Amino acid sequence: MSRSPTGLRDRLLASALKLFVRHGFRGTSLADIAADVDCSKASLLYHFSNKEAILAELLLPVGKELVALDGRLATLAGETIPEAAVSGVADLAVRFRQEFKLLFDNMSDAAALPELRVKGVDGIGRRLVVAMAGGSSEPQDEVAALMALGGMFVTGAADLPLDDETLRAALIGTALRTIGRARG
Amino acid sequence: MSRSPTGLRDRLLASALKLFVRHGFRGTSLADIAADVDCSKASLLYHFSNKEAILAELLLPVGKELVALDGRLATLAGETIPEAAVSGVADLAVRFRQEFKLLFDNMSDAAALPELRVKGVDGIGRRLVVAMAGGSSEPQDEVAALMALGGMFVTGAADLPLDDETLRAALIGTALRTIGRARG
Amino acid sequence: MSRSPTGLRDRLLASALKLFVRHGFRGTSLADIAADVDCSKASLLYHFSNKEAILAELLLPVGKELVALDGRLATLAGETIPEAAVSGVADLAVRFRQEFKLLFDNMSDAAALPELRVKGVDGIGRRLVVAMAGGSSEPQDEVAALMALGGMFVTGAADLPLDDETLRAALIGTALRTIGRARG
Amino acid sequence: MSRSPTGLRDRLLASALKLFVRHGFRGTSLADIAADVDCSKASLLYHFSNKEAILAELLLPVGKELVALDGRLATLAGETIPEAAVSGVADLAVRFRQEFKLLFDNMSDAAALPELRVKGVDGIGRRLVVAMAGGSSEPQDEVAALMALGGMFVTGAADLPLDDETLRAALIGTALRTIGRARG
DNA sequence: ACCGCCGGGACAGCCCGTTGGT
DNA sequence: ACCAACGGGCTGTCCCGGCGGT
Repeated sequence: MSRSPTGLRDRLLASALKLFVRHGFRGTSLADIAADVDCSKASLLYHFSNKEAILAELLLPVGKELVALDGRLATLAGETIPEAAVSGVADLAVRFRQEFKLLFDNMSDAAALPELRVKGVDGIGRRLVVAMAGGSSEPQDEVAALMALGGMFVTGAADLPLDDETLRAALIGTALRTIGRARG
Repeated sequence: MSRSPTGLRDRLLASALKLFVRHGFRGTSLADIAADVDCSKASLLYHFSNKEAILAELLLPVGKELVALDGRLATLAGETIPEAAVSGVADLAVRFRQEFKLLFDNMSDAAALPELRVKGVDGIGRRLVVAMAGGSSEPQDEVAALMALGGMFVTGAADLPLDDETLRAALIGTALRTIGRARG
Repeated sequence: MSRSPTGLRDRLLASALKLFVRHGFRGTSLADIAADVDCSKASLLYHFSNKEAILAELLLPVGKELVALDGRLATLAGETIPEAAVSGVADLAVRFRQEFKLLFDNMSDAAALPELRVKGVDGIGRRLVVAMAGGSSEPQDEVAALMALGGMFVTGAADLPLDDETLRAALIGTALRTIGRARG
Repeated sequence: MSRSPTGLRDRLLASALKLFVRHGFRGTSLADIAADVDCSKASLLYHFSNKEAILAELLLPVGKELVALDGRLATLAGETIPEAAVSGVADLAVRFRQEFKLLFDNMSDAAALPELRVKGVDGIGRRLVVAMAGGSSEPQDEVAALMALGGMFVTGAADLPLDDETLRAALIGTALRTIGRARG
């Protein structure tokens, strides 16, 4: 993918993810990352023009998937939307556990990234809540939708010792119950 | 309570809460706070020996309540624990919306506060999850409990335009559904 | 004037002027200045928010005088303008020798200062040339005016070992000869 | 001359001259130059071992001519020296307009170049002033000579929209007037 | 002849906290 | 109770240059 001959770039990315998750974006300095992969700060900045660029590169994949999900939901019929939203988010929460934690712990910094703004990430959170609420604007329904979404976020980010399938199933089952659409 | 003749101390606290919530603990400098209340940085540090001391003072009330809740749950009979945990957390989430957001957005910084460590805050999150899961260690139940807890946290922190009673009721109703204990 | 209790601010200004003149604005680091007055870089930045702010403060007096001269020239009758322009510039070149050198050696940096842009410094050089050329747009006259102006600038900046009166007289006499308006 | 097969070397020189004149020597980075000619910084440093080496190569031609002029003046009879000096400098000012600007705006950096020190450039400025002053050490004469020299420098560097002949004539005529040796 | 990658060393600016004085 | 002034330390970024490969 983004392999450099020495692999330094990828190692930097991995280290940054680890440290950002552990100490937060603000709490991690470029020197920390450089020290962790044992290279100079200058080398780091050769591969990433900015500190923000690192965060952006780490978050871009999730951002893309979120946008894709948002787009898919817009094409669906009303009745099927909440279930689709739940399973879509659950899927991402499972596949991008670390990125979810990163995103969650550094919302404000992430929101300021121009690279992510470009994509249509802006109102996605709000739209996902609406989707899960089935279009209802009743307080109970909105709260339920927000709790389902937030719950999946938090649980995905919690880094539980569960395999993907188990977590995914539990996430979906619980979220559907939360929004009052439990199966069968 | 902590009233000073000029009320500066309280204004500093209010401003700090506002700015910490808006830009994060790390993202807010002492100078920012001092400028916001239009006093000198030195005056700020006259009232609070540390930057951390401000955060601690802001978080102390919630911490106390959390510990109290934790203690109460320990005295209850098995069957009634989940409901009690849910309503207890919901109550706090409603009363301390801003503090919840503050706590949530600055977990790592808050966790490092010695003032909070003193209290038995340590394993509270874990114990709350166990309480809501009704003691079960099945993946589905733990996930459900975590989602209920996380959902309430996030929703409380979301600063929804709902009055206390409505929010509290919606939180409790939804959380009980989430952990499969919906009434009637 | 801008005296601080310890006089540090003024000493910083003096040191900056000295070092800027000696090594240029770019060639002088904040650390250099701080070391020269034996204080910390942080203390320096307490008094001047920017490196540019130092340059601006150093250049502001000359800028003001230049603007004032420009304004005065605009009110004069055509015939007397060249002489007035010459003696006005000569006067400034004598009084602000160091500042002239500073300005001259760091034109591009000085031109970028927003603090100076505010004043109407923009087209002053051009207008002074026009004034000295007596309004003529003949190549010879414009070249002569530019040479007179540039010559006074350079000579003022050269830090010759001459007392103010001698220098001023020589400057004016020569410049008038340069633009073909020698007395008597 | 210094043609490389691809001509890269010459393009680098041209770009460096342009950028140095525009943003100054210090204000132009090797990366800027490399980007401007669309090649890598490493390639740049293949052709010029140093950043200083670029400046030196740019200034060498003028330096040589200045030395040559200096040498010629030393062989002349007293009376004819001032006129010869004036016309010599005017000639260079016209032919090397950009280089004069470069030299003028980056005096201190240029003065530090060992490549130029080798030639006898050292006291040239001083000797030219003496030459134009006709050997007199009267303040008025020295000031006049310095103004003539400085004026020609500045005017040459000003990049006026005049053809070589016109500029040269105007420069010489004015400078002679400045030093009180107007013809006829 | 040309370039990818990398490091050592600055540099400007910020931030927390102290000290002495009122 | 309040503040002007100051310092130590660190952060993000830049910049010059060199090494190894092609």
